[in-house]
Amino acid sequence: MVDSAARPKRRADAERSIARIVAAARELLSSDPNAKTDDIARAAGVGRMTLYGHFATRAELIDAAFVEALRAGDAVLSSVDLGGNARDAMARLLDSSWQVVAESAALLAAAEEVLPAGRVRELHEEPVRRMTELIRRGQDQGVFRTDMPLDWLVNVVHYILHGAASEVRAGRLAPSRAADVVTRSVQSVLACP
Amino acid sequence: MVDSAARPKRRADAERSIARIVAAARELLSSDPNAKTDDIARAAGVGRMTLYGHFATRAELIDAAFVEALRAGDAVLSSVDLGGNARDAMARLLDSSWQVVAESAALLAAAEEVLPAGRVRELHEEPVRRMTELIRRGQDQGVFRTDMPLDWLVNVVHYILHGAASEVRAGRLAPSRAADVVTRSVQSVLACP
DNA sequence: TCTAACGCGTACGCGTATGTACGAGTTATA
DNA sequence: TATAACTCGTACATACGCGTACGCGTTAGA
Repeated sequence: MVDSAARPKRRADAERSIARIVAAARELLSSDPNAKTDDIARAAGVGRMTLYGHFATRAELIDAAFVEALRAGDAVLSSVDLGGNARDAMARLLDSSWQVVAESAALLAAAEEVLPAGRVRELHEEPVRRMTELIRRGQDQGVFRTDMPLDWLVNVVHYILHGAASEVRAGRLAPSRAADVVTRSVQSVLACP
Repeated sequence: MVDSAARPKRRADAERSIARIVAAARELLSSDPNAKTDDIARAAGVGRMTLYGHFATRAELIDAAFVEALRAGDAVLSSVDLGGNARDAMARLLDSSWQVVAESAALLAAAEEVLPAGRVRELHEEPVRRMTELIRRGQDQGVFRTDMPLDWLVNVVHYILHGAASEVRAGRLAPSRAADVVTRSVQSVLACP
């Protein structure tokens, strides 16, 4: 179940079931991090036993859903043009990141609850690396500040992103304004003081 | 159990037990939001049945612990001088807020899980009001920006505060540097662009 | 000193969710 | 078409945690 390439002996219908289960898991866990395996199986249109045939534990299932969400997110973010002025590139990256983060916020919470902390960070490696590199480039260009640790700058961007997602979910921030306030806030934090 | 003044017929030893239970709840829930009532009773040095004698449900206990934490926090924050230049006042307020928030982050998570959302916001009314007023004053003085909703500005401060607390807890940010990066980050977000 | 309030242990009931065992029917694929 | 893989239902074993019932010993406080 770890990787589709790891077990080439799987039948086509099994492959299909797994895909549906993972998709259902992403869907449900993205709105309720406490969604039960039973609900997920039902939503996937398979029996609970079929699910357990492919995922030995709940944690394994969440891991798979999380990996899939990260993969999908990476597909979006890797297509963003990060060239040219770092400030402009950041605006473009945030614009895409915003939706990705908002969509999977609850799923992230579920993953953090059942997966070892190292695993979560390991899977976030790529998006973190992307953001880190961009900020570093901005520092080299002289448009981003250097008076705080680079790690903190990366993280504060994440916290603002997730914060905006929470506000939207709670109905206290209009979705249409979210991208704007996120961009303004982040650019202010990153700009040279 | 709601208020110490509500039932004047309580005996002194009961009063003492309740205080110890609430203190233990604050202590344990502040490091693990999933702490069990059993653990809390044991930590308080009372039997589980004694605990249930004073708090009918787990939610009621968490509410009491949360109220107590807010009360303690308010005692600290209300002593901060918010006069003069808003920018300087914000620095002072953040300096005190930082520890208060870090201490009770997990307890807040526990409260958000079992208490109705309205209750959590209701109890946060005072600290939110304090921060809101200060930012508004800064806007009037012309030192804080006005190009984003006031609510968002208040919330982004909270998210940065809680973010820093998470980083410290995870060992990725030195506690000694936390206050500094929080202040720098918040001031940058609030400053006129 | 008397009594209601309190402390507290044991045992129980209950709901929920995870994961297992068995077994029979169905379907992909060599 | 043979067979191994897959689906999936029922039933079961467990574990956990909340909250209750009962009951007896202790203590505060009028």
